[in-house]
Amino acid sequence: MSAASPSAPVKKPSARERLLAAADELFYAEGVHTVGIDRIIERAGVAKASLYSSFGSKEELVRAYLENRHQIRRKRLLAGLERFDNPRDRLLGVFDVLAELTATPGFRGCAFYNASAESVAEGGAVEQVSNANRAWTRGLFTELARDAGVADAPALADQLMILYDGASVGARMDKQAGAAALARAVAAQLLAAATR
Amino acid sequence: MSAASPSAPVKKPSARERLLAAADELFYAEGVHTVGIDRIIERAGVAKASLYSSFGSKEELVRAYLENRHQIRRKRLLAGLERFDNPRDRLLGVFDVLAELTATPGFRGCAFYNASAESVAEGGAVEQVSNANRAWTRGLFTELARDAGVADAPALADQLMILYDGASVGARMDKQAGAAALARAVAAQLLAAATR
DNA sequence: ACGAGGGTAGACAGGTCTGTCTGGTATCGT
DNA sequence: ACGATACCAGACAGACCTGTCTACCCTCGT
Repeated sequence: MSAASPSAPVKKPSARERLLAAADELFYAEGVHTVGIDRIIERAGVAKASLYSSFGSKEELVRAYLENRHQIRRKRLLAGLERFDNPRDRLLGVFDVLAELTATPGFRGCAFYNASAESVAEGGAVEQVSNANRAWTRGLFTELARDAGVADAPALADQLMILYDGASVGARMDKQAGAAALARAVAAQLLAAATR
Repeated sequence: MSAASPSAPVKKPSARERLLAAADELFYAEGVHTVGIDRIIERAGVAKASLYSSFGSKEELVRAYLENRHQIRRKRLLAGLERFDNPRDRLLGVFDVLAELTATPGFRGCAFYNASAESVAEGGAVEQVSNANRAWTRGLFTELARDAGVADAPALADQLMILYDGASVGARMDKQAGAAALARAVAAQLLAAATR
């Protein structure tokens, strides 16, 4: 055991990490606007001054929250796709991962869209990170489509984006997690048509 | 000029109507949470007391705003569908109307989803009206699918809901109105498969 | 041993929010 | 003519918001 730290990871996370964890839970569960600074520092067990020395402003905390979400989503998606061994299943696997996600107890829709719906600022932090996140997803779909032998991969990716977004909205609004499975079925149909 | 005209509709709209119009513009454009009571009464040219005697609370004003949106959407959709003379075009026409809507300058996504993303309350006014709106849309799709000779109309309606939601989100987030046309094309494909 | 850096606790300022209340004005039916 | 009704203008209370600032504490590395 190398474990320079005395065996157990009792090492308390830094203020920044606790802040980010608290922001993640509260912002996602209740909305960026509704949750105030005070609630976050209380849950994180951190002084207000620490928040402002770490992040500078609430907007920057929101940006960090969304960037963190983006990274987590990226890893989760890529990890979830590894279990599939052929291009077709990998492409459709994106919807399998989404199905798992929408079935999670705390699921409340797409964090980026939610934050965007609350945000006023054009070109602000929320919009920037949201755009990056969407571009990444579209890129993933394009790549997977190409691997699956689709001729016009970007075109299929656009269609899949619609299905992905729609399933996410449906799962949130109708509180019925079947939307992702449904979207997967439609995606399979589109994929078959695009490789015919 | 004096125009004591009883016929001309120069009649100033009631405080309630002006309030509702102002709420509609501001709530939709900037979000339910962001826009305060003061902004609304200022735009409506109405006293604060009138707002509270008409609606009772902000939440009830929000409910009225969403109910109004629902009625307008209903009428617009039904009117837009009248120009088509066969069941298939009528079904796909829903996406044509959506395309027009997403191309409108002030388009900012689905008012119900946006309000829902901001709302904290479970079972509150927002959720109630949103559910009613979605149920109506799903019912419309089901009816149109049945008219078009689809065997399992509810199943197709669920798929179309995903496409509709996805196109709406896509148009908002990517600021590219092509999503609705894309969704229409996919819908046509699904319809063909469902009536084959 | 000691200073620096990171952290805590909480008061405070200045603003905005919802909702209430008072008091004055105009319009309308009878 | 007159009373009811609808409406306007704005002060006010009480809560909550972001962001700043002071003052203290603890823990390392050297």
